[in-house]
Amino acid sequence: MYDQDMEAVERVSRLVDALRRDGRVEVATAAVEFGAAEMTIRRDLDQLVARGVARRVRGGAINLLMRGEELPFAMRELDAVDAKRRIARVVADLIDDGEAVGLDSGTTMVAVAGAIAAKRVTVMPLSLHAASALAAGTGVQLIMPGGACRPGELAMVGPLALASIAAVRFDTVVIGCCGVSAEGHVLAHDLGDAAVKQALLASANRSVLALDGAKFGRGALAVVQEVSTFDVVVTDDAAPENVLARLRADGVEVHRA
Amino acid sequence: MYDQDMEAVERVSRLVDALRRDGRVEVATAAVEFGAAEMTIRRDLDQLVARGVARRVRGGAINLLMRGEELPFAMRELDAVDAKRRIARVVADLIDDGEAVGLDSGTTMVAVAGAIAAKRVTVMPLSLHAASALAAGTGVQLIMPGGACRPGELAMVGPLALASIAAVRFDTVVIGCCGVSAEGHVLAHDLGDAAVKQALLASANRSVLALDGAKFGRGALAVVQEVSTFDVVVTDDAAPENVLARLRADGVEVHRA
DNA sequence: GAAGCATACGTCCGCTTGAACAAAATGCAA
DNA sequence: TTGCATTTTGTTCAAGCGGACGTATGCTTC
Repeated sequence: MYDQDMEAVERVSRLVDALRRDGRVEVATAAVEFGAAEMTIRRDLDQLVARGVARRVRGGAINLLMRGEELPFAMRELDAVDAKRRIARVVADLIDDGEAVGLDSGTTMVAVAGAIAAKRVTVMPLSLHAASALAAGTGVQLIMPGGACRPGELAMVGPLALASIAAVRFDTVVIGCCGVSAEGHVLAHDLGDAAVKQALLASANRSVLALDGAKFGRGALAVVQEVSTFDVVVTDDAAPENVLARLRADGVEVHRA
Repeated sequence: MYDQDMEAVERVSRLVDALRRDGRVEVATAAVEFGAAEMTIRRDLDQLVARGVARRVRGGAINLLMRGEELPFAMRELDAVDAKRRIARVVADLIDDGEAVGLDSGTTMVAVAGAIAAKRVTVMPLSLHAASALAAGTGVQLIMPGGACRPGELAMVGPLALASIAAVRFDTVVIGCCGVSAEGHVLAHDLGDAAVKQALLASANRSVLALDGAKFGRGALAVVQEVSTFDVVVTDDAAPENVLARLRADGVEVHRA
């Protein structure tokens, strides 16, 4: 029923943090710090290697992701789990029964999918992960867009995806992102992904941006749109107050979960 | 890692058989027959209720599915597991690296998806279940069709699905079915599903029909096509020999897994 | 040679099962 | 209808089992 132990998830998550912070971890150090056996740390590192996040070296492991590169989905999934769940809860409450919803890709959107699976709505999710979460709901009418599937992310991109989105109108679209620049640009790591987000926004009556507070000020490659053009922004306590104040001044409805 | 115990699966499967055969099961009888505690049978029946297969009554449970109605996906998945795996293996061996493959929906196709996930191919699966299995493969280029998603089955149907399929050409399509009539009609339970299968066949250079032998002679609502028009049929030892002989005479390549 | 690593095995923990018991539902009689 | 006997059900707890972790030992690499 379960993939992993709770503590195992916690250890792996902290190893990833250390890798991203210092570029490397040592087996002995981590073992002492986590209060676990060295053998256990080695087994954890094997997982990271299998997921392509780290390369094993004698005595530890080094980061394989270059600066700014996106973590694999399976890793981000373990990050800020609680914040995502709270944000998802708030987003779900914004959506009425009977609405047609467009749902972006990303781990936050999977959380949202889980939260709205209990409602009676029509949803087009942009990722297979979100689709799986929605499929559990009995009242959900699930519509899939076509498209090429980005590995790992399992997000639809490409012309087929854009055409599928253009063929429908959404009452609400919920968008996630990799970061929001200081200038207020909503950013994505992938150009194809950014195009899909823009298509979603173009087909939407109401647009919701959902992101945990740590993403404010974080950089990424592709510009999606100005954050101030969204109707609603849902974030958490980690978001900088001055940014939110400016958004409110621009007429954006801001929620903190 | 695992959803359930082996014996638990076996028990539930036998309960479903009994339900379909007699329309009802008794807790006490089943407990004696299976050599399990009554309490365990009750817990098993809870699962069937949760999946909508049975309704609980005092002392047992009664069948909720009308005659001929298709079992829910989650139940069929537990059926003929071994045969499906062997059939999937043979189908996978028919497919060369680099091919573009169209993959139908159904539990047998999920098995096929698992078998070809290790290859380097481009695949468009018609169900989310198969998509999940394929996503695990690193060498697979995954293309999703759009469409409405049949609940439980998670199979794409409708105009969007037909359009997505029409937009591509497959080297090989692998088709599953609910049954093959005595007259040689390939049958499906759902009209939308049958239309999708026909669209797949229309976009294919080579067509493969994969079905376990128990499906020969089994009825269903919708006609897809004559079985003799397929290029290849993959089945198992349970298939009646005379039917296969006639197929061979019609020029169909027949494999028994 | 020393440090790190992989394998083997013992231990611990959580899940499933079965048994015992209390609660609820049904049948029967008045 | 009420009261009682009986069957079924849900709950709780102990036993069994499998997976994860830690330790020990031999092997590899520097």
